[in-house]
Amino acid sequence: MPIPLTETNVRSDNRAMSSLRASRLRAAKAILPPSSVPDGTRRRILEVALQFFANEGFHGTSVRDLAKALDLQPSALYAHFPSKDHVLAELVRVGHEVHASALRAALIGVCDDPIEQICALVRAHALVHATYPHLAVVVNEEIYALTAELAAPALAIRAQSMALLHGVLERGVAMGRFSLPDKAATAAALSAIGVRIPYWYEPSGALSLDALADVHVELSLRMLRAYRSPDGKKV
Amino acid sequence: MPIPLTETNVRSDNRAMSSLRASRLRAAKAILPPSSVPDGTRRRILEVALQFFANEGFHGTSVRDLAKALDLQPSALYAHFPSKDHVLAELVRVGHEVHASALRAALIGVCDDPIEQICALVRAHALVHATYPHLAVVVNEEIYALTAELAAPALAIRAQSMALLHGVLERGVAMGRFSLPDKAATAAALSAIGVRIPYWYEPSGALSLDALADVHVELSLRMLRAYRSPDGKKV
DNA sequence: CGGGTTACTGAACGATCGTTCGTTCAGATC
DNA sequence: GATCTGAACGAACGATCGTTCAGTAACCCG
Repeated sequence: MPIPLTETNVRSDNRAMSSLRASRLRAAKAILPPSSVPDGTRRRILEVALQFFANEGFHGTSVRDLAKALDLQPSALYAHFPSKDHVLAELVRVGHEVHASALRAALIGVCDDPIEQICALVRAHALVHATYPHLAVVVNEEIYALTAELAAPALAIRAQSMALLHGVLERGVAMGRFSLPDKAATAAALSAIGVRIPYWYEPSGALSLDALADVHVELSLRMLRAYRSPDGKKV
Repeated sequence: MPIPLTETNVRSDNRAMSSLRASRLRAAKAILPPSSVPDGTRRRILEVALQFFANEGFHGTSVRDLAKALDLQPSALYAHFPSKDHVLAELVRVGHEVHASALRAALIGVCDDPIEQICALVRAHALVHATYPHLAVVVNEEIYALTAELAAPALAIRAQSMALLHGVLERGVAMGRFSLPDKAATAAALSAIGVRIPYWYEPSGALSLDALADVHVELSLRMLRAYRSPDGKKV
């Protein structure tokens, strides 16, 4: 039913027997944000798991897959994580943390105009999803493979970020700077356009990271009927 | 990193031991479009598989899970499908078919004004995702679990639907009816807001299906700077 | 009434799953 | 130099995976 109406990356290319599975992401190499996890074997495990979980899914990845890619025995992973579940939980937690930090950081250098605040949030939202597409996909798709206990830390962070967005929207509407057809659906729309970035955007393509963020800011302002010069019409 | 900035449905509720897995969808019951598959055991299998694949994922669902829910032996499924893969492939194909049919049907009763055409497409896109959320999720998330061969029929349909959207956008821009910051990103945005519907929308909530579609049409027109009355400003 | 097709059972197959265990070994500490 | 610690190995655990297969009951068509 869906057809996201975006390209899909099924490897129907020249490659071998062609009975390969599709790859979920356009970006090749999975990158974990530099300072989010200290160097060492634990970080290597998380990086490899990020690559696998993003492309094959949590249930589609075996501990032996990870071990082979790490050039380790499967049992060696258990010196660093108590279970496969905990590896995913840590990725999901780190992902939420990185995202929430980006949103908070974007707001601190900004005046208290709701329009400027929305621009900052949308820009950060887009940049994070475009810069760390694997992490974004794992956080958004694979969190459902976690038990409630293991997902809880991430969900707590998520609730805060949601509150941040809704607060700005609320205030913008109250001040008459925004005009939305429906609050919940519009908030979902602002979120959605960022969340889907990993599935189509290629940083090496025509659109630079900055330009992508600019486009998303523009589209968001249009959805809110918000105009940046405080007096009148037109961007 | 992501935080879709929408609610998540992790069952942290009262339930038992609480070490349950999260459920991906807000809607409880999985519905397969009535006329898309004839009645019989084959349809029952697809319906149960739709429920499981949407909530637990393809790799998170075993053939025994399906058999138990169907009150059958695992081996009985192989009288109807040659493999577990083929069950998913059929769901993905049907889903794409339903979506593409909805898009095509939406266009036939409409004049050749790009604005009216975009409204029809966006409305159909939203309605299909809101009406059949399980199918939408399986098509968009689990297609990556298929081999290139099995995904091919669905991908062919997807390419057509993409062409439909891009064609209307292209023509609208050429005629000066649309003004977009970036064609690829805007097309992706139009698609994204529909694709994310299953993750937050509840048909039983405040927003009716029709109202949801109206909101999406409005948001889309804003993103395109398209105004419905052919002469001037304002919706 | 008899022969064939279809849908299903129940048992079993080899493979792979996540995880545990006893052991080894390098490097830090005393 | 003795002791301890942490990381990693290699083998193995029971469980579960997708799938196969012989057998059976029910049905259709002649």
